[in-house]
Amino acid sequence: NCKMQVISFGKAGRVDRAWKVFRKMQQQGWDPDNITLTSLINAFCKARRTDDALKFFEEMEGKGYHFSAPTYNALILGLGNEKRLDQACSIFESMYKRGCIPGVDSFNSLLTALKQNGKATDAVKFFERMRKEGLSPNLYTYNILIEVLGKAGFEEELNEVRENMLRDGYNGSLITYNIVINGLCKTERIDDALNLLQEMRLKGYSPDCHTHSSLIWGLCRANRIDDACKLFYEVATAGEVPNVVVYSSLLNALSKAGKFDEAEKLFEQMVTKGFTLDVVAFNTMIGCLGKGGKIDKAYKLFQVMQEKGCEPDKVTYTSLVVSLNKVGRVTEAC
RNA sequence: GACCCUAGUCAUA
Repeated sequence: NCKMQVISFGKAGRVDRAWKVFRKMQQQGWDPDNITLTSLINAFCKARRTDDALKFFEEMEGKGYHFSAPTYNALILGLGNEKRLDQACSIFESMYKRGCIPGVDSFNSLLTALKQNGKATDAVKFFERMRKEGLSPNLYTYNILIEVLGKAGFEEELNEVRENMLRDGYNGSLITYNIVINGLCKTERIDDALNLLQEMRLKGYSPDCHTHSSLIWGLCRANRIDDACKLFYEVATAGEVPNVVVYSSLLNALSKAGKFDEAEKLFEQMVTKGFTLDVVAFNTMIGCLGKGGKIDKAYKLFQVMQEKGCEPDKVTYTSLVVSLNKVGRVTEAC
């Protein structure tokens, strides 16, 4: 029925469709429940349309609806994602006054917002505060903290958090490994990351696409392009199916290393295998072609992506303009 | 049936 449609359109990122269905349903005198409303609010937030979400939230609150934690969490995350940390904090603090006392999930949402804005110190403060409020951090909490502290290079705090985590009985998960591996890759410690890859295997975890794309990125950054290719083919032959992100990571690595022909071959392979290419995959290949001097081919791919229903974004245009300028075709760029 | 944790692309990256 209509409610299911709102939820599934929302989940699929088709916010406008969800919104239309919702309005129609409302006009027919339907009284939506919290779950439907939150699905919509969440869909707006995920589409980086948090202002629409807030407007809708306030409108519904004015009509007497009162919301529960998931609604606030969605808003906190949306605001954090749009770098509107102050507002994210305000919403969080307002929960107390609105009679919805933040639980672990809401603290986790706020910690995620802090993490996305690199606020490691504040994250630690809120972590302490949640304990003071009688809440027990869960694995999500620890994973978020590990990421933000790792990226900020807060080594002592990291160790403290790790101890807390173990004391609370959490040994980490595949996602924990992925977070740490990615952090090591991003901070130029690829060998430590590769050691962790071995360790996680020994512990019985199966590295997944997140693990592999992080490592390929790290190897590329360390100028170890051959190792990146090796890793890619190893996992492919080990029966693990690389997804479009893993392919794009290697594509990017090849492009950065100036291996343009191999990059084109890999891209062809992606097409042949029937992957649904997303905007990042197209952007990577367009950038690669431009870098390799094949401007016309890059432009052609720009047209192909649109034919395939993939909307170019800011990065697409910047790449094309930069490539055109490099060969002096400034007018075309305009 | 709604909410909380991880990966890839541009402007000498």
